[in-house]
Amino acid sequence: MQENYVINVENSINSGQVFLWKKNGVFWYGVNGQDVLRIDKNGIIKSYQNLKTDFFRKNDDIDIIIKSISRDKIVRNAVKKYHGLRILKQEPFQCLISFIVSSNSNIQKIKTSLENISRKFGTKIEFENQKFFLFPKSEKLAKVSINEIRKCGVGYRAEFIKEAANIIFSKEVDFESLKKSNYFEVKKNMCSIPGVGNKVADCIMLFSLNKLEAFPLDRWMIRILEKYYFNEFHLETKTITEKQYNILHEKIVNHFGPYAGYAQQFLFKMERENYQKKWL
DNA sequence: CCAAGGCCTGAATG
DNA sequence: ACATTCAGGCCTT
Repeated sequence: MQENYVINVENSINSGQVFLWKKNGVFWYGVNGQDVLRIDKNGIIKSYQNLKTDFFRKNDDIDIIIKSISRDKIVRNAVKKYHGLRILKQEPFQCLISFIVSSNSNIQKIKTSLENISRKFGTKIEFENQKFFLFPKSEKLAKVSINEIRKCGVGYRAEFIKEAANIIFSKEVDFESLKKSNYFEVKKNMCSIPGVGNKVADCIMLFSLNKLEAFPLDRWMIRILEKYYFNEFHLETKTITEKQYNILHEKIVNHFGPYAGYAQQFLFKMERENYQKKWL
């Protein structure tokens, strides 16, 4: 019973959700918006800003969630093997920029780009005798030139980043109100931001806006579905159009239930580890 | 509505 | 060495 409340910090951080994290001794340190978190092996958090943050979503009833998503053998095995893997609750703006940067890229490069962005535009702080750069505020990224952003190695995504920052700073899209909105409403808003399509939107919604039915469908997840769920969701086409993405998402929620996003995280972790993909 | 092609960049592949 | 391909998509045509 109590077993389920264990958090596997290592697995949770190394599952493609966050990028600005590094391990130093027994602690993990990571930038989360205007805050830096220090985490021990039990998931106990110390915050630079002294903020209380439910980074590991301890408020979710993980017992119920695990039961809910365990609808087939594949998920049950992944849940067992990666016991303690959690969805992380990130600061939304950093999450947004992170996943705009992630598109058509890979973890190593995403990490480098985001580090560059933080170093160049973020505030330098010291926490436990270590130096960190906070993630820049939307206001800052909205004001700097596209060329300066481009120098961080983000390529054509530079203009998306600036425009996205603008939209957030102006509150044309407002994260706080979106946290209360339903999946489809949030999806519509997120996809209105340049550089944000269905997949990126689902990442932001799952990892920072509490939309646990969001199920990001990237190349890996498509492969996973083709490999293990051929009968449940037969995928015919190579390219996933908007319409097909939505149809597939509906089938997915029918199969995995309202916490489908958790199932996605376990499946993703499982398959990436099988292929020995590197994380942070 | 769908399919195809282009796009920054750097690590991996040939 | 050097050229191509490919990588956790999105946007335009």
